[in-house]
Formats: sequence, structure tokens, C-alpha cells
Amino acid sequence: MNSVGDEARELLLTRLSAVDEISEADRNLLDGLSWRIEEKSARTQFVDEGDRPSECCLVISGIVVRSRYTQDGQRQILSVHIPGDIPDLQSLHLKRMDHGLETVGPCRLAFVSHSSLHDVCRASYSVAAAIWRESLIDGALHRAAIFRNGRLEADARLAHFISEMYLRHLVLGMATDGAFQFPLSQEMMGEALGLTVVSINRAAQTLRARGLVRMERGSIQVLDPGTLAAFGQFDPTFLHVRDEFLG
Amino acid sequence: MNSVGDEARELLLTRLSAVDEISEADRNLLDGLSWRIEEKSARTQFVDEGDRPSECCLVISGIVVRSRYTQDGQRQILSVHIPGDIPDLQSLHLKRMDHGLETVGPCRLAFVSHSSLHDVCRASYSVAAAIWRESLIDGALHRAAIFRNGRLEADARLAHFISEMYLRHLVLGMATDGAFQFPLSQEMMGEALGLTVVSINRAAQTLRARGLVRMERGSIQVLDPGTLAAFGQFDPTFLHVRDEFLG
DNA sequence: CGAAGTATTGACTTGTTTCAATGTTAGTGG
DNA sequence: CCACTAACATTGAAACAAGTCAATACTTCG
Repeated sequence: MNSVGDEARELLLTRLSAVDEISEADRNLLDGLSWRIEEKSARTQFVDEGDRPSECCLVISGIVVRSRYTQDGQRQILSVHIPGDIPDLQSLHLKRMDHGLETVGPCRLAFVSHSSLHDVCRASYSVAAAIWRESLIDGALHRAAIFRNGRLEADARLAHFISEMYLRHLVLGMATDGAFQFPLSQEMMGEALGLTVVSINRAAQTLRARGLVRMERGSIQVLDPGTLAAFGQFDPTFLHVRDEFLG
Repeated sequence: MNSVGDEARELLLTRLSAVDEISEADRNLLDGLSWRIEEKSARTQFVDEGDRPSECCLVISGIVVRSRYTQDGQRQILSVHIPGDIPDLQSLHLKRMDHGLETVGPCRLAFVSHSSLHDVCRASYSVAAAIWRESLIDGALHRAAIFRNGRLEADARLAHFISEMYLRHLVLGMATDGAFQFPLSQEMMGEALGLTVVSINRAAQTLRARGLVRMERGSIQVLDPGTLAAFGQFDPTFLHVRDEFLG
């Protein structure tokens, strides 16, 4: 069978078992979750700051960003989410959204109700722990962003960002020869890194000139992951991925 | 009786019940936790990046910061923690520390083992949920920092930071007439906000000149919380505190 | 083809850093 | 109680990274 939500079930299971083994019983619990699938078009804000959602959203394909806006409409991108991520997992315990969720390109999303997630967590502490840990890795990503945007200059900041994106795609098996699809415009990368398009453009030229990356519209190829990571002072510890991915 | 750890028990209970009521049974569970008290002197790093701690740390008095360093030794302060906070709560599910913990002034800290925390979480999902929520508020604080450091200029950044510190002290009952003890030097505030001492000093002068705050060595008085928050585009939503504190 | 979004480039401006000197405050020990 | 010291705050001037403005090219797509 190939029922609605199987993609979501598989992605979630892969993700949760990336750190600890998931028992047969827990797997059955998780398989019992029912998912609603939605396709969203590009540049759609589907959760707003201030909302009180009753579901969480799992990214199946495409990229979702979390964002906050200044009074005069400038956007700060708080985090970038790729398939397997649950960008609003915190809404499970924090009622009110402190940021919005927007698609970048077209996305396929899977929604699961808070109540059913609470049910599986209540039924098994090891499931609760696995999901809890996901929400903590999210915090670790935030800390990496604070460090990166606070202490690195433009070139290094971009190197750090690309290193992170590369590693996360690598773990997913979505990078071949260092290359992965990446639909964020330079403008949006600037909004994530606290820089303008112009600075991103010039930083990108630096990284290209050093032979570290190739960046084309919609995709990035990392030519020298080690040097790129060193240049961006990127420490993958915080991603808490298995050692096999850390070259 | 006044056994070791009672301060910690009371602080934790107050904190956890700030959002949802804690049942009698849950309270008994939490009261069963055993705490180890330690006094730390000023400027002591007591947990290092890379450590694999087996306990969490509750701040009883004083201020603790979480920090990461660049290769050339510059410090980025990731977050500032006041009494009632558990700065390394994420270590409960993330084995390896991606940052260090340091005292600012002298601190009294209470330590509780991961295993005993897991026990109370396993025993009661409502306790697990309350502690989980604390770890998510931590993430919300991180997002506020990313927004603040990424999109606000120096003056507004400092206003945002002071607004946050003021509100958190207010909730604790540690602010009178808008004034609270705050031992961070301007240098350290710079390390938190991604600015230099000089910029902080000048930003402080702006806020003083506008009649928003008084800052003296070791203490801050907020004269006009509303205007200060507006100037710093500070939205207290993310702290998820009760409405009674939001003027 | 035209239009919209995106990338690139150059010239100029500005906020912040850097450097360096001078006050100021708190704590220490004679 | 004062001299001494270290930490912290304040100030000014010069240097610089990044922002702003604006024009030009390149892509993608209806």
C-alpha cells in the first residue's frame, strides 16, 4: 500500500532514528500518526506570527523558512528548513507563534495534530525524548546562527551558512559530488545572515575565487568542504549527526 | 525544615507553574529531586564546549552566560541567564555541549542529575511537558537574539536587550521602580549583541539622553518601559509570560 | 517578445570598529 | 584612611566593512 502520509512517516522515522535506534513498538506508535498532505506554491506564508496552531508541519520537499519582520518591513530569516525538518515543532508546547513560516519554492508539506503527537509522547517516553531532542537541535541551530551572525564577517558568514546547508543535505542523502539544490536567492541568504544582497554577492565571489564553491541559480556545489568549514569556523557538533558524515 | 536544595525546589516550581498550574502529585515528584548546591566565584567557566555533562544546572543567584569563541578568541555570548533559569537544559537530550557556561559575578548554582530528571519526566507527562516547554522558551530567546542582532542597529539593539532583561527580572519579582541589579559590563553586553564596547557605550548614551534608562555600574533602571520596548521593537510574546506582566 | 525576478558592478555614504588616551569607580593592603 | 591597582566607562579621530543607490546584464517563463 501507499497511503497518504507514508512519505511523512518514512521521513520522520529516518530523522528520529538518526541518533538513537527506534524500537519496534515505538515505530508502530509513530506509524499510527495520521498526516494531512498539502502542496504550497512558492513564496507563501502559511503560518503567521501570533497564530495559535493546532498542528505541526513536516517538510517533505522544498524549503521552508521561519521569519520575523521589523516595523518597516525588513525580514529576518531565523532558520532554513529542508525535507525532514519540523519547523514549528515548538508550537507543541508554546501556544503563540513568535514568527511566521513561509515557503521558498513550491513545497510539499505534511501536517500532524498536536493532540496526536502528545498521544504518542504520552504513550512512550522514548518517543517523547526523540521528538524533544529534535526541538533541542533546533535550538542548537539557533545558537550557531547567533554565533555566525554576531562574530563572523561577511565572507566567513556565508561560508559557515553554506557548510551547514551542505552537511544537512549530505545527511539526507541529497548531495552528490558536493552539489545540492538550493533555491534561496542571494537576497534571502542576506536576510538570513543579516547582510544585504550586495554583500552576499561579493562574499560569494570571494568563496568562488578561493575555489571553495560553485554557486549557480538554484544550486550550490561545495568543492572543498574542509577548507570551506575552516574558513567559516563551522563546527558541526551542534547538528548532532552521526560521525560518519563528519569528514 | 530547610534542607539543601529547598531554594532550588522553590525556584523551579515557581518557574514551571508560571504558565500552567502544577498538580499536587507533580509537585511531590519535583520535590523529590535532589540538588547539589555550589557557589562559584565571578568569571568562572564551569562547563566547557565539548563537555558531556550528566547534570543540569539551575541558577539560584547571580548571572550565568552561555558562550562560544572564535578561533582568535573573541567571545560571542549566546544567552544571559538569571535566577530560575536552567542554562544547559538542552544537555538532557543533546550529549555534547556546543557552548560553554560561565558565571559573571559570584553565583549560587544547583545541580540535578539527568537521570533523576528523566525519572520525573517518565513518571508524569505533564512534568515532562513543563520542562520541555522551558527548553523551548530557551529557543524562543535565541530567535529573539537572531532578530535583534541581525536587523536592529546599535541603539535599538541595546534597547531590545534591556527590555528583555527588565521583563525577565520583573516576572521574577526582582525589579522595583524599574530598577534591577545587572552586573554585565558594557564589554559583555557588546559580546552578547555583536557590538564593541565603544558602540555599547554610545548606544547607552542615546538611551539615557532620550530619558529611557539610567545605567550605573551593576544596575539598570528602566524609566519608560513602553517607549524603550517600542524603540527596540521588543515583542514580549516570545517570553511566554502571563499577561499580567505585559503593561 | 516582454516582464519579472535575479545577479552583478561601481561610486558613494554611513554605522561600527579600531586605536588610543583619559576619567572613573571599587577593591586591596600598608 | 590613603595610595595603589585593576577593571570599567568615556571620549575623539581615523580606518574600514557593509550599506545604499543606481545602472546594467542575465534568466526564466508566460
